[in-house]
Amino acid sequence: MSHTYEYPRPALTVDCVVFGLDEDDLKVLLIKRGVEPFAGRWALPGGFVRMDESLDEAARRELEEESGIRPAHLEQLYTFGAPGRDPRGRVVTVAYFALVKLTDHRPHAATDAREAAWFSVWDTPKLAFDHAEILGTALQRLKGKVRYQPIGFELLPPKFTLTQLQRLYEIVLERPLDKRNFRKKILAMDLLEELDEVEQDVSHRAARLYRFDHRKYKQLEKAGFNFEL
Amino acid sequence: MSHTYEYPRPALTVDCVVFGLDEDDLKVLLIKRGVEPFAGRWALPGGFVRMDESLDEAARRELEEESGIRPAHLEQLYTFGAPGRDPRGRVVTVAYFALVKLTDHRPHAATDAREAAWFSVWDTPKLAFDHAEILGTALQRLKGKVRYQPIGFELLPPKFTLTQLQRLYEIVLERPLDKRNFRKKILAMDLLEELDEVEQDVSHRAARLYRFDHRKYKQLEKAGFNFEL
DNA sequence: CGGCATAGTGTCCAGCGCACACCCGGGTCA
DNA sequence: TGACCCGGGTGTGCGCTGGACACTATGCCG
Repeated sequence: MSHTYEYPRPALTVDCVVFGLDEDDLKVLLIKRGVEPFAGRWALPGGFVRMDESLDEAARRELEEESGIRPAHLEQLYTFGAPGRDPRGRVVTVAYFALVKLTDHRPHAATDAREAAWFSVWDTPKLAFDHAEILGTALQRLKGKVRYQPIGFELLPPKFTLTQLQRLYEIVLERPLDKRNFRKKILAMDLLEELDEVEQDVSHRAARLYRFDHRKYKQLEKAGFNFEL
Repeated sequence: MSHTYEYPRPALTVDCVVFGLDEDDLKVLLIKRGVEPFAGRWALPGGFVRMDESLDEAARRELEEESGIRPAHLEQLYTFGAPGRDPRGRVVTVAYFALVKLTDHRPHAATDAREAAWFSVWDTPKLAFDHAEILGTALQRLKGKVRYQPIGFELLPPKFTLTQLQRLYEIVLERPLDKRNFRKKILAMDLLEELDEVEQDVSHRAARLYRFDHRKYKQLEKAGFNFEL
């Protein structure tokens, strides 16, 4: 059966859907393609998997090469392999899903020559390949996952106010939440560390800052605790 | 950049984790390998992706070739691509997750020469490659998914009793459920069609048979209804 | 006809989700 | 310096749901 290995092989790539949160908008990172096919179109960052690296490593490497970003949260999303999804030939792509603190990655130019920019996920330009479908899948995953796993914090700066946190959920879930209920619930989980600091430079009463306690979460998780909304 | 396509490529396979339900046990379909590596070991059914077929098609084709099974439910699970997971070289596999009615696929021999058999998921032989890890991932997915999507029915015959249904959930979730609460909840969803039939050939009071109403579920789903345990 | 094995059925209580409105504190500006 | 403007921060009540819990019904068998 080792002759099976002589079969022609699809090319294998990784593509990353990187989400960031900007005030009142969920953003996705896109790269402007310089070459055909789809030269000039925006696309998800990604590239070919090397023979000696794992898929996760490939995703991290490509992302860093194309944007300088090293995401705090990265997970595999789905693998897209329809014949014809790449006009050059058979290319299968393993899509990844990443969350970053936008404050750490201000709209700076890419490290290599390509152009990188953040777009509102609700209003992207026309994307190359099947990347619009991949983005859609990633959005669904984010919406589903944010409610039962505390990954939303990866989108906020380390210190944040409860209002920021609530807005995050409202943006991702696309529906308003009740302030008092939200605060009650999130504080009841006892996963936030209340800091002796308040936000600065606001022209109204300053809100208290909190920090997510990863350690405590891991403990509670082991004890069978379930994060929810 | 089209020279990128000259890069060496990993080989690409699909592997299927096929679950079936047998009285009081959750089973998984395994195939005995005839050739090296891992000759004589049990493994998940699977094989190489062809250049002209989608990943889903590849999974269905391999599964039918190796076991004759055409699963009612098939979905992509996860893609495993650690270098070294296959001793012959770089092989990336897209794992799939399938549910079948075991009654339709009694422990018959495979259609081609290989040996196929059902094993209890809690007690499998040592598996080839990283297939134990894949199976573990599939089990987790099944456990998670069965609670908020009505896929469990794919494991039962078309007509079933409420007790059978309850046992299914108890087996998958690995915990006992209360009979009255279970019946109350599942019937309240109004997704089961109560038939004018009862089970046959039992030496005690016969239980009423039900059928899952796929049509009604799709309607309710569109209307924003959420199945939940 | 008695016994046995499983089918089938209803209530109560506690905890949670959710709707809902007002005072507080700090900064700004006239 | 005081009035106002802006978001920050807080508690209650109700209805529904999840979960604990035990007995009668039915059909077969010996």
